[in-house]
Amino acid sequence: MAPPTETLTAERILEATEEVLRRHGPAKATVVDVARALGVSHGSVYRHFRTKAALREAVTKRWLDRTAQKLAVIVAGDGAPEELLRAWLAALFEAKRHKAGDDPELFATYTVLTDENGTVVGEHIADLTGQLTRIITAGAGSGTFSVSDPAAAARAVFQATGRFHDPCYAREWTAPGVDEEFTAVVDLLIRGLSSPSP
Amino acid sequence: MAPPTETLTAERILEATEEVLRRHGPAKATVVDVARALGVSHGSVYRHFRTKAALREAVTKRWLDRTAQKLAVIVAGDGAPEELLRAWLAALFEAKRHKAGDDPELFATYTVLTDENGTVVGEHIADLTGQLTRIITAGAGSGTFSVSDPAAAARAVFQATGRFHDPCYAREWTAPGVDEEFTAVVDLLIRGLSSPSP
DNA sequence: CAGCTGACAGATTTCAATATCTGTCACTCC
DNA sequence: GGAGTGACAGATATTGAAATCTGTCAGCTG
Repeated sequence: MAPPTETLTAERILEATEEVLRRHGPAKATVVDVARALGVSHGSVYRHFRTKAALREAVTKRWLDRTAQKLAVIVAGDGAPEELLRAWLAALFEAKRHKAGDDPELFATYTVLTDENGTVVGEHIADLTGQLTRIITAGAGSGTFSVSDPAAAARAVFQATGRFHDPCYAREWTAPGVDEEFTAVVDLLIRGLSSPSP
Repeated sequence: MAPPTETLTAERILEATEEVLRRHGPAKATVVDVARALGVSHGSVYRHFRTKAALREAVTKRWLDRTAQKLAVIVAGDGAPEELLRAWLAALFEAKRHKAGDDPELFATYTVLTDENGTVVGEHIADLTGQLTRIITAGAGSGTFSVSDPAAAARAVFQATGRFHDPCYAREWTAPGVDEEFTAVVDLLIRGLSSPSP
């Protein structure tokens, strides 16, 4: 396995844990397995993570953060707010769909992990709606969107598009016609954001 | 139990099955239990339902149909399309939320049943989006809504409100602020439906 | 001394034997 | 004669004993 000569760092443990999860799945991945993969005793792992739950939580956070970082690039882009919003939602959908379709077992593994780590997921969602808020605020500033509360609008948009990013819908992402459905929902939402206030 | 003098009918079996499911939950409800509750041998149950799966499917269909029937009353109402749509979505949310909050175990039971009966659920969703389509078509006719494809718009509205009727979100229906979230999403969708086509 | 080890207690999981259930069918009994 | 029965084979679920895992900590080691 990995050279035990290197110092044991939290980072290395997280990498080994991802590998063990990939190999054994969420139900059978033990911290003994992680320790074995690193060539150390399991007591050493507990020196860096208080509990198995904390270790799994850290792995979950890493995974979610990677997605959030990719999307942040789009927010920083310099297109029209409407196109930015479209691109952001499409990228979120595409990222999730790709992960789910590419390696269904690994995706199922992370679905289990997110289910048991509500707090981390909550922070991740707050992060994503924060990104959306920035896009919508920009659109409100330029007059493209007419919304009084960009943060509330961002939450509404995020929730309304749940079908295209929430793991509980993963099995429907390969059905024929999802792309049309996605476009229909996004079009409807953007028309709603753009229409002059009642 | 029920008087065994009455003739054994599919209807009576379905009622007994609902009772057994309520008592034992989806995992431990057996057709032997159902037969016992009716005072007959389990062979008799198989005379009316080919398999246990078919029995559970029939129970699921009954349950979903009851909700659909309640909502159909709203579609037949004579308010403004916009208000009809609001009322319909609110009634759907309220019905689901009430069931989930009132008797969480029974709701969990039916969640399991719907998970294993994709076909029946698909038909139920087709039924509901059909109802939505009628409301939206009425709105398109009266000029309240400007949509070119009412059926597609209905599907989009149904999917965009999934957070407020899909069982996978049930645990979030008691969180503070859901009502505001519901209103925000519905308002956004109605603005989208109402805005003049781009 | 700082990081690591490995034995340990209690909790959890596995596994195989045992019990129960599903679905069938030749039969009974109005 | 047609609704209902109950014994049966194969599939599935339950159970409890044995194995493994989690989390701790006194002590080793470099």
